[in-house]
Amino acid sequence: MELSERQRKILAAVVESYIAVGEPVGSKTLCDSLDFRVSSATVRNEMSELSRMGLLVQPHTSAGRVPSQKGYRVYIDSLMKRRPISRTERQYLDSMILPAAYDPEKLLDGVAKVLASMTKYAAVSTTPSGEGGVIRAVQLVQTSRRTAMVILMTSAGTMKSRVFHCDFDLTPEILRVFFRLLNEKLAGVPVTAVTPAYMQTLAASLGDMAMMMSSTLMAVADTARESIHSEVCLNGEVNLLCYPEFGQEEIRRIIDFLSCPAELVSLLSRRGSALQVFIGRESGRPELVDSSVIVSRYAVGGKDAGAIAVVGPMRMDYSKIISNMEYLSDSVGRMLTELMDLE
Amino acid sequence: MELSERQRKILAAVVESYIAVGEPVGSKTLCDSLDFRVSSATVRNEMSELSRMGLLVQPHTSAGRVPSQKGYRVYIDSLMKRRPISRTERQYLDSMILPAAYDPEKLLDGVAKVLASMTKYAAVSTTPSGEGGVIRAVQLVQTSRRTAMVILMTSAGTMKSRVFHCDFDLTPEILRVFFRLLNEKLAGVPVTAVTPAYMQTLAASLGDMAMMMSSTLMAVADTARESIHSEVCLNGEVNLLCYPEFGQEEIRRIIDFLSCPAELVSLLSRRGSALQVFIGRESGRPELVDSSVIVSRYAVGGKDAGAIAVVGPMRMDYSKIISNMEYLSDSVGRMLTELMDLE
DNA sequence: GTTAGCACTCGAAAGCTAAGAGTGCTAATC
DNA sequence: GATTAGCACTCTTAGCTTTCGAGTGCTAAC
Repeated sequence: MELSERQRKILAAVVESYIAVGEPVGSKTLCDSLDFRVSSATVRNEMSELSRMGLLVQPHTSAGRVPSQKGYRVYIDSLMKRRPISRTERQYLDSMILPAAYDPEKLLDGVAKVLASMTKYAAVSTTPSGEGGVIRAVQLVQTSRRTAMVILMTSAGTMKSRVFHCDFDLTPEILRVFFRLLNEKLAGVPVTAVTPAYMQTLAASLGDMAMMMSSTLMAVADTARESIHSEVCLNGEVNLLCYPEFGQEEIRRIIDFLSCPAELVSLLSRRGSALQVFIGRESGRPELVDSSVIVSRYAVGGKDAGAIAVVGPMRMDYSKIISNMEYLSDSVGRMLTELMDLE
Repeated sequence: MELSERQRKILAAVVESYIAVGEPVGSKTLCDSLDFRVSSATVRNEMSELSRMGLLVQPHTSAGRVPSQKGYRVYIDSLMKRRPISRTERQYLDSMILPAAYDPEKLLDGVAKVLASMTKYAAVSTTPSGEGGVIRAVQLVQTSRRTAMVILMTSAGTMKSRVFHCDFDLTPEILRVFFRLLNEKLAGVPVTAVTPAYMQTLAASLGDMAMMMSSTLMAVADTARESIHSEVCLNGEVNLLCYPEFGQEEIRRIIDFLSCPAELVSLLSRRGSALQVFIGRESGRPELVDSSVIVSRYAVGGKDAGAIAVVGPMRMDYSKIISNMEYLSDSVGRMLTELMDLE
């Protein structure tokens, strides 16, 4: 499948016009937006050739052309001009996420928000997963007479906390002992290893402390489990209502899919380059046949940790969104690395 | 405006039929669902009387009747049978919120989720506001070489944390000093008093420590500010798509309103009984003219602290939803009271 | 006071027409 | 041989008319 220079220009023009206007583009209108002069008949011939190659499709016989999934793919891979992010865009993004830079979950939630408001699509982000990390430290703080908070930090840059109850009054002394024991036994252990079973054996090695510490140990096991799972922040689902190409029913299906963290995370975790675009069926999800997904992964402390993504109709402003998302995922990674003192 | 017994029964039947089916109800169909035998003509006469009183309206001349806002109001205030929550419902609700009972924000987020999934409407909840409370304690924990977490607990049952950076290495000794100073100066102070200005004067009183503690003090001020504001959890917006009485545009407007925490909180905070129903214009919000809002407030440690609410079309299954919401808000209040050791 | 009967109203659905945008093909042109 | 003007053809969309039926309000009889 070889494309002549003219065909490339025409394909690019069709895609760009369709992205901008959202309506099938005909030979006549297209003529005007080309930077060389040919008649509409010539354009028509080329367009029907592009149709034969499967890059354009007609919604019906007497309508203009619309890019096919394959057409978008060619456009993104070799036709699209990558437009670097502008100064104003950068400032806007910074101003929106900086205020939340003190907490991983808040930060990623803020990122999903700003991504949704900027793109007018549905946006998703995942908090860093501690999966590959080891426990850096466990902290214990008293929060009331009989409650305390356990905070678990991993080398992957996650930090999870949880409040738990004891059935006896806590004192600084007791907590100090707990603290020492926990860190002795757990520092350096991979988070994934800290299963309830592991805690059982650990408890066994504690002798008479085991009883007293049982609620503490359970809380630690909970935070460890939570450190592995990344949280999913979803935002701007409503934006999808703006696109007439989606029917009400279809929107429901898309949002239902997005609301299911397990499925979503598996889509966002597909190995590939840091930034990936799934057009229509490429995602392999029946709910997304008419949508595109742009995923950009971020790293914390040099290690891949999570992702941000947008989901919208196939006719997205890929060029703008890709550059913005690259900037965002980069910022997030840097902020979290700094926040966790991992640089 | 006096209603005869028969009129009361007819009004109730219209409301219930419309709630169940969603279509204007005519005299003939209504006849069948009444527990006494009269002809459709009689029903018609009564219905036109109810229309004259403003309790029913006709979408157009040749259609059945639909309850007006006033009609719903009469129904809820004096016609509706209050159905107590069933055992299965209670079990379902419990099973959904118990797993998140260890953290106020997670809990209320979970409540909004379960409320949305149970009712099939949009659901909202607010985390407890610390507004009327005083600082119970401030905790400090080291999270890495140069970062620490401050945790602020109030008597209103809120707990907020924040990580902050120092530009020197932290040690247990330093933190101990900070801790002592903070609790000496801040314990018992109303959260609302802890403004940046207050922190300024506090810093002044610290002498040479002021410089070292500046980032700590800022973090404390941040957590105090956050303790006052209650967080809003929104869930199930998409459910509104299921109701044909809402147009796409209207749904957008409703969701936009719900996404604006300030406006929403002011609606949820209207003083009144613990459970309130706003039908249509009663909310005073132009976005909600065709919707009803049910708000149920919960208390922590005996003090009003936050609210849960659902937003849906006027034709809600009020009876079921009200009993479920009363149970939920009660559970939430108890759980938080226990979690915060405030009983 | 209640009911049967009936003319009337009005919206929703179905069918029809005209307009218009866009195509593909053919034949003339460069 | 590529390009273009011209034209017949296709197919959707919008607007209009017609039909159908559910439901009403009124009247007169019970």
